[in-house]
Amino acid sequence: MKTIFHVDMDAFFVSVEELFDPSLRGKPVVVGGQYDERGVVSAASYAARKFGVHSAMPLRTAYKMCPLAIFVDGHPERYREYSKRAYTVLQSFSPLVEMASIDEAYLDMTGTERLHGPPLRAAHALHSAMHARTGLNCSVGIATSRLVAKVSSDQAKPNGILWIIPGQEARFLAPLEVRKIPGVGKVTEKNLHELGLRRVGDLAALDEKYLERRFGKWGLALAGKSQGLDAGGWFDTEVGEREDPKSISHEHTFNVDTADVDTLESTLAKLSEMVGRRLREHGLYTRTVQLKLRYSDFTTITRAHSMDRATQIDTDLFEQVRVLFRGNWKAGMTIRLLGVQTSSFEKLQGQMDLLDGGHHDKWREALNAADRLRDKYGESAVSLAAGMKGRFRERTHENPAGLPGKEPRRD
DNA sequence: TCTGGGGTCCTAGGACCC
DNA sequence: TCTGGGGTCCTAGGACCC
Repeated sequence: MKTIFHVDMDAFFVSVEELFDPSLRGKPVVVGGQYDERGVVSAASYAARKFGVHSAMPLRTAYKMCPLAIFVDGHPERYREYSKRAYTVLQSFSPLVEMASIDEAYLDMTGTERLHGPPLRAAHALHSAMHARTGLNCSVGIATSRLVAKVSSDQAKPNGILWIIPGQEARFLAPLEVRKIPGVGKVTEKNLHELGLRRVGDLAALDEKYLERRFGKWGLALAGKSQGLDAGGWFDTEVGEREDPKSISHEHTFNVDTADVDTLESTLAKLSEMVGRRLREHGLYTRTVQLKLRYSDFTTITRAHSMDRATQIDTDLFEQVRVLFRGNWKAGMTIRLLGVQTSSFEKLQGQMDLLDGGHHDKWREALNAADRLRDKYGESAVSLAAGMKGRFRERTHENPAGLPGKEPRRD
């Protein structure tokens, strides 16, 4: 029998912003951007939630619902920093800690009784240590499975602790709406409602064969979840260190839709650079590059290409994604969003590199140097892709990577 | 309501191979 | 050449999560 903690930071982004600006405390605060910008709410303070504002809501809608709210731009570096601090606190309670996202974690607390006492006492100690060392509140769910621990931390919010005694899982879940089950979103909820299934208990009372016929593999997992089991998928794994990422991507939504080729291609260059940098940070090489393109009417396409050889070099990514872009953009149609995604990672680089005259090695050195400059002076310090200069050289003999640069400066 | 950005996992069809 | 079945890789799209 396991003891799993799910620790979820309360209104994380808002709470971090309050540490930097205590005058925000207790006020309706919306993090994610300005009231008249394109974008959605990343986090809303509890005061703002009273007006109906919630995360994922368009900023302009939030403004209509709560015009007096204070709109704050997000600060990802701050959140990463506080996420690390929280992680450090959690590590002092169990060696088996797994961050599930920037503001939530699972701990396997099985067998820690001698050290930390029974679950509720350990949770209280954790809660006060978290507040003392980060200034942030969290909620803790305790159960025998990840799934029930997660649902119970949600029920404990804000700033609470909830322990589901072993054996009581199904009883705890039964009265909750099906939407409370992680993995059940808008679409599944609607499908379940159409079958007259509104509460987890309705699901639990069904023959699992019925759900399997209806929803396939997912239906079977759903039957297990309704009983409080970590049935299938990611939930069904041991709590431990996170593995390497399976994809790395960046995307950008324009403030104003555009059909300007220079703007579009320099954006792709910039995105390729950002992705390349992350690949190098992780020591990963990618074989598959994907372009994402969203038109003004919100129709979205993705186009991917897999290469023979894995790479982590910006210009290789840009070259591939530009081919995809030129081959798939319906020229003249205004674009709302562009994205660059990489996947199919390899840890080590292919042998082929040794054979190509070392030009890749030189590039890697240059890129690492550029990364260090960015670390020191900020993201805008170096731009190999000549991002916003708006013009690109074609691939030639002298310029095999198709790099920009050596262009006369236009500014 | 006028819809971000970063991810994960699943499905389904076609290519290709044995 | 009138033809099965399985495995794996690739691509596109979609649901979902924070």
